[in-house]
Amino acid sequence: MAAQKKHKKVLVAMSGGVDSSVAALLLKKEGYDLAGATMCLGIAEDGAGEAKCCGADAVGDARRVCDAIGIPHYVLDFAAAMEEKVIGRFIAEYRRGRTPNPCVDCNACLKFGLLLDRSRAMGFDYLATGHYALLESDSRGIHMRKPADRGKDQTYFLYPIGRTALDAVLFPLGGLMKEEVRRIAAEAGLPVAGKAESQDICFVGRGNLSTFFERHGCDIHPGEIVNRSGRVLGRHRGIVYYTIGQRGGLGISHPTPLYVLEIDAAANRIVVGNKDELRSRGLTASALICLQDGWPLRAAAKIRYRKKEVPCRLEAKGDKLLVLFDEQQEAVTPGQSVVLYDGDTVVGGGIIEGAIGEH
RNA sequence: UGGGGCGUCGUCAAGCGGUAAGACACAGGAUUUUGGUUCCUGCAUUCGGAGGUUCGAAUCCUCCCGCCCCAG
Repeated sequence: MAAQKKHKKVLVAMSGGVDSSVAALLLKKEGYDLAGATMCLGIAEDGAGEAKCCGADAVGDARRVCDAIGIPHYVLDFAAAMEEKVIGRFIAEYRRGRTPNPCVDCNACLKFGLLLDRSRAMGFDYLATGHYALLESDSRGIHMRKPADRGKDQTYFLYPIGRTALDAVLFPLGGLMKEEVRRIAAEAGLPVAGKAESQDICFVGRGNLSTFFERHGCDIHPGEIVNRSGRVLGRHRGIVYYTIGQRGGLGISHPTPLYVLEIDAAANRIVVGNKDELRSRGLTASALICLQDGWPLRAAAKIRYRKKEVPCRLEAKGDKLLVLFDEQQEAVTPGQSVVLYDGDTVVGGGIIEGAIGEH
């Protein structure tokens, strides 16, 4: 086995964080012919941005780790793609009154899109990342499964890899717990062992969305906040600052807490109501990506990260998929992903277009 | 300027002589590769103002200020 691996060339996507660093370390120990690559996304910008996960800092840290492990390190300039595929879409979606998930787009277009293509072009057999997910194969092919550390499960963001790319991807951390990863990093004396978890949208940077939208020349207009009856309850700062199911930030005092029910981009209005009005029977999804032979009749649907999946029925409808929950769910949000599971296995996913059977 | 009612945290609102509930909002924190949800914590030494009665008042009395309603 080890002898086989020696011949395999693997490129590890390195963000400069603990996870991808340990992923590299483990692969190196296993004997792969390894190299590290960091995507330069051109978002260091001025001092205002201060990107955490993909800035100059990241490149430096990744390089230090590669040096420590003793593997080559490449820096690939994906700034243009980042701007077009991820940031551009992020802004466009928000202006439509939807809530995009840039991490999904980044995985689809950059990490497992461009970067994977590039790695193949450079002669690598595999692309590895520090994501927490498992890949297992049986007679029917390769399946993506939830990782050992359920608390760090990142399969929600990984479904867009697509079925055909699965055999070219490695997730060395899938069987480990986060604490083990940190311990491994510390024991190996990696320079990034104590680094904090990444969070926030990497390209928005520190601080607020407002400065991000300003920098990108978006004209944001304040407007009315109304209830289902059309009564004006308050004003919003601009549609882009809200998402469905959101409670805070409305500034409206009311006998009960109010949640965002709808975002009407055309009317520049936000509709709010009580929590129970947030429920839907199902949703329609597009931009479907199936990791199996086809959509099963039943599955478990996860409609937002960190929300537990719920039993549902599936109905294919042309290039769309109907997901019908056994029990009504709150805050179905257009633009977010719905990911479908069969037990621990990821069946596939898509982008939510709208809710079905709203109140 | 006849009569009646009301003024407690940003908003709504308990309290009715015993030493300021609660809700919403807001702020901070926890959690987290999407600024959603959820959870935790904080948030009126003070009750429109000034006097008075009382051991003690937001609660009783007086006057003033400000709103609202009904009359003429």
